Amino acid sequence: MTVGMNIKRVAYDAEGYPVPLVMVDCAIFAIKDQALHLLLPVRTRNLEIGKRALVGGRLHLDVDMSPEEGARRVAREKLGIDVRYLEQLHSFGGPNRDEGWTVTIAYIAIVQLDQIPPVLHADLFPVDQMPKLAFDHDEIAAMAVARMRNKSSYSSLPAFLLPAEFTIDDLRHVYQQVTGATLVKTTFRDQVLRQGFVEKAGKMSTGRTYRPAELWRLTDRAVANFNRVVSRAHRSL
Amino acid sequence: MTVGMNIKRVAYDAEGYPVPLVMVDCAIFAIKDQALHLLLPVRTRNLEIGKRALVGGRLHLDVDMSPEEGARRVAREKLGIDVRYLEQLHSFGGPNRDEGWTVTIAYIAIVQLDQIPPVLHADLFPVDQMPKLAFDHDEIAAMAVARMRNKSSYSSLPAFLLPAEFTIDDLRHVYQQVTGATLVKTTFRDQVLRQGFVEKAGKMSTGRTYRPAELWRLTDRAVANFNRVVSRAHRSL
DNA sequence: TGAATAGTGTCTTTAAGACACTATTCA
DNA sequence: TGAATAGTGTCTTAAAGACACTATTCA
Repeated sequence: MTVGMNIKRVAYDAEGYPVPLVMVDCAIFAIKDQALHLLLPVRTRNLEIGKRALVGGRLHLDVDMSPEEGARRVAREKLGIDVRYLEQLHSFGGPNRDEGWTVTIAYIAIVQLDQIPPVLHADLFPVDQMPKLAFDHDEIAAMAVARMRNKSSYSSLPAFLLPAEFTIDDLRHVYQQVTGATLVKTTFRDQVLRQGFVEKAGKMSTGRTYRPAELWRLTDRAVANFNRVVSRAHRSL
Repeated sequence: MTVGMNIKRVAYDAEGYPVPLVMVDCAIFAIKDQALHLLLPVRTRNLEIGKRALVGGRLHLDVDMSPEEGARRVAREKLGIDVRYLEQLHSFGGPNRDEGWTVTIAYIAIVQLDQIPPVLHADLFPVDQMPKLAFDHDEIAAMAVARMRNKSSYSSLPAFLLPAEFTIDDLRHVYQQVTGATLVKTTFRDQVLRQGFVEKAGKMSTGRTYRPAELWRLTDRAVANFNRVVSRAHRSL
């Protein structure tokens, strides 16, 4: 509108009305050192260069057939990662975000540690020791962590942080790491088996000096929510 | 990109790259005749005139400081309604929506029946007897109904469908209407009082010939989720 | 065989559900 | 007082949690 303001880019429709720029941003989660981490690249282009931020980019109308595809493309092009789990988080928008009036469709993604290539300028940060992020990405990251924690208390979501085959106790530990709650061994096992989102992989864990555990994998319907809750969180760690 | 296609409106940024149009759409819920309804106006402008659709409109970058504000403005300007409860649902986008490559940020809104002015061209439809809607609004409406039902099973959301003061049994009936489940009287009462999202209004219900019930109202923290579930749904209606 | 964890069984406690009983209002 | 619904109490059932006991592997 007014000239000379700090608005970097503006866009207009065919009648000359201003329209917002549309971005997609991904909060990419992984488990490292037994703790939930977010993958945060350093910005190298446009605004706020040098700051950490969520991976993001403009929607490319010629190749993106949906915002989801845009989010996957951005993770692939900017970090070389094919995300394993992707879920829309929330859309944010306002006049002073990023490069003027922009809208961001934010996503939560989950990857395995070994899926992350040794990319320049991207590192994992524990979710409770995050640096100050660019733009309003602090707010987006906080909502992503909150969604991750909350949804983990009633869904199979944390299983996507593990390798394809895992033991029940691996799974319990991931739930504990993500939610911060202590989960009772027997109750957790009962719950998980009753919900039926895992099935036996038929193999046993290896490499230890004691009794190996059965390996399990996610069933097809694993993305679905639990009926209820995994196990009552009865004490915070 | 290519000319002559069925794209009605396109927008470009300062460098000439195409950007999507951004809309906000509201799925407005209300209780009428003991059943959950959606308020659906008939389209009178632009595309698909004559069809039912969710209330929606373009973001106005000059007056909307956020998508939420845009959603409230659209409901106010197009239907004369100040929505009581508003929650972001999901964002949809693609090349063949609406007027070309558009993004819609969809919202769920809740209003009281008596808040709805006798607007021309807008009617309430029971959520299980919806007409065919314009564009991809069927999909959006289906997701809105699903969210409403699901969230009602673990939150105080249905209380927003009631007047400010209500009886516990009013509340139980709304939960039943929205979720389709039968809820046990005693269990429901226990749950609601234990959760503490209602407080006594100090008054009694009136106008009946039998024992009046206590009136309750939502507490400040009523928007917050339940710990768990309101009452186990043990049988569908 | 001993170390170490996997997995199960039993008892206790808590919450859900069934159901009936008491309470309150007005005609 | 009787009709009609509000609200409570008691018993049963189901699930969570505590905790110990058995099972399995390898050095």
